[in-house]
Amino acid sequence: MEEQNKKILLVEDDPNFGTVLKDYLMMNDYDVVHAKNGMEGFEKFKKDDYDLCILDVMMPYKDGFTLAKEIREKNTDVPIIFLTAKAMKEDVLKGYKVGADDYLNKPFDSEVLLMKIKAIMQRKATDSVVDSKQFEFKIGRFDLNSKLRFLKFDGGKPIKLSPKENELLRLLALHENDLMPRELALTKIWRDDNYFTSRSMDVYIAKLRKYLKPDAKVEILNIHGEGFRLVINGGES
Amino acid sequence: MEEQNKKILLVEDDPNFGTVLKDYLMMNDYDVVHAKNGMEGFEKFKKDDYDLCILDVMMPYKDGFTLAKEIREKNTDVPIIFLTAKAMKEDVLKGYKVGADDYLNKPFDSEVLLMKIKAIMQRKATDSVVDSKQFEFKIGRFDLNSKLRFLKFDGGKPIKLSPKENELLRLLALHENDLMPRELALTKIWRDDNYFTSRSMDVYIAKLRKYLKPDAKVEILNIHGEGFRLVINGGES
DNA sequence: CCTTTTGTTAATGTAAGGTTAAACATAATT
DNA sequence: AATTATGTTTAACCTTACATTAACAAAAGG
Repeated sequence: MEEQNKKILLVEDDPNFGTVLKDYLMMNDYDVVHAKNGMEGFEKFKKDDYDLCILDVMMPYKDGFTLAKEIREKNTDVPIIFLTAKAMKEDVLKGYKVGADDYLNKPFDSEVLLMKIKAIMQRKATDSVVDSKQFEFKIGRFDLNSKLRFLKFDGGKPIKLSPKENELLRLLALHENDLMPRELALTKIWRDDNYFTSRSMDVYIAKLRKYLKPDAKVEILNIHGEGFRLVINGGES
Repeated sequence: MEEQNKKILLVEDDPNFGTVLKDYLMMNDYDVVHAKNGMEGFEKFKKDDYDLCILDVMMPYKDGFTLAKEIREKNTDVPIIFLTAKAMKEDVLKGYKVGADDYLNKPFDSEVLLMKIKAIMQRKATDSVVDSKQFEFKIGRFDLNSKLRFLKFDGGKPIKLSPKENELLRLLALHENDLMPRELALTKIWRDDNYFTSRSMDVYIAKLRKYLKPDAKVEILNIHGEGFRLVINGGES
């Protein structure tokens, strides 16, 4: 069974450095798509599925952070590595807030980059249900389409969901009838687990409950101190 | 929901730096155990469960890499961050080979470290769910689901259990028909064995008895001075 | 008996969750 | 550029859930 090479999106405006890096990665059995700026990077990202993004921070038209944010809106899971010439602390922090997996200062050693890539890919490999690519769910009399972000009741007109509403409901659906730990949603969706994100999540739970009200059999239950449970009553025989 | 603080094992031989770092981490709501060298670090590691290890590379008696290898033998999952004074490439590679999650050069910015810790914990949050212990029990005509914390009688509507109720009943169920020593519950659940926790436990025993009343065959018996016994009468012919 | 241990109920204090609205931020439209 | 719409966070306030403690009653066991 010939297993597929991992796909990397490399966004780097310096043509020399970019090409060298691309070749080096390809020599190491990665499929690399090279975009020359943030704009192009985002276009390419939308067109395909990638296992990893390597983004230069300083680029014309669209810098790495802005690009990362756009990428995150479409995909909460792809690992992102930032490349940067200068080691400014603010940048590093900004990067982690956007959900960076790692941060490298140029010039860096290519072997080190390879190691980091390997380590990140390995971590991804062990991730469970949560990163599943399932985007459609039946929730009682509702249909959730998580890719298009809408919820339909009895096949009626779709209700549009905001990104946060959508991801939260999707996480709940992935754990249907089971515990969806608070911490999981906070780290996966809000990327931080503190008092405020926690309160924010409660607000979203309230919104979802309102959406789901039309089907009395569908409930979001709280398990005090643990998390929430999406239950469909009379669901299984 | 500020649940249990994350536990960090910090192994750092420089007493000043180590203490400062420990205090800083504790201020940020981590429980930190500080070991002064590799030997001590491994002892402490064996004695407890940690969510993260931060290891200095250069230490007397046992360096960070050797320690990391030993730790990996016992636990393939704990994230490890290395601290090192000099930025030698070989070291970095060696670290990644041992399964490092990250690598920081001293001096580093403490905020950056915090961000890295958060990022790593987030990644780990995903696969923590996998724990495969026993969480479901049949107790006479009751069903206990210890993960979702509820108790069902004859498949009726579930009664919600509080965390303490739940854990206590689970412990009893694990020792069904056998002695469940007082001391065991107190150390496992209350993490302290004194007059007050003991009284508290009695209160919970009373609550459980009330829950279990519907099935006359199920009883929690006291063994004076020893502990309790969950018995199912006529259970095994 | 009479001291120690256990049983039970109620009162208290704290933490977590629910709900709503206002504030803030950002994108979309004019 | 100004205005509207949309999405998210923060704040405030209220309710519920939990755990501990106190108080008193009842058994157990020397």
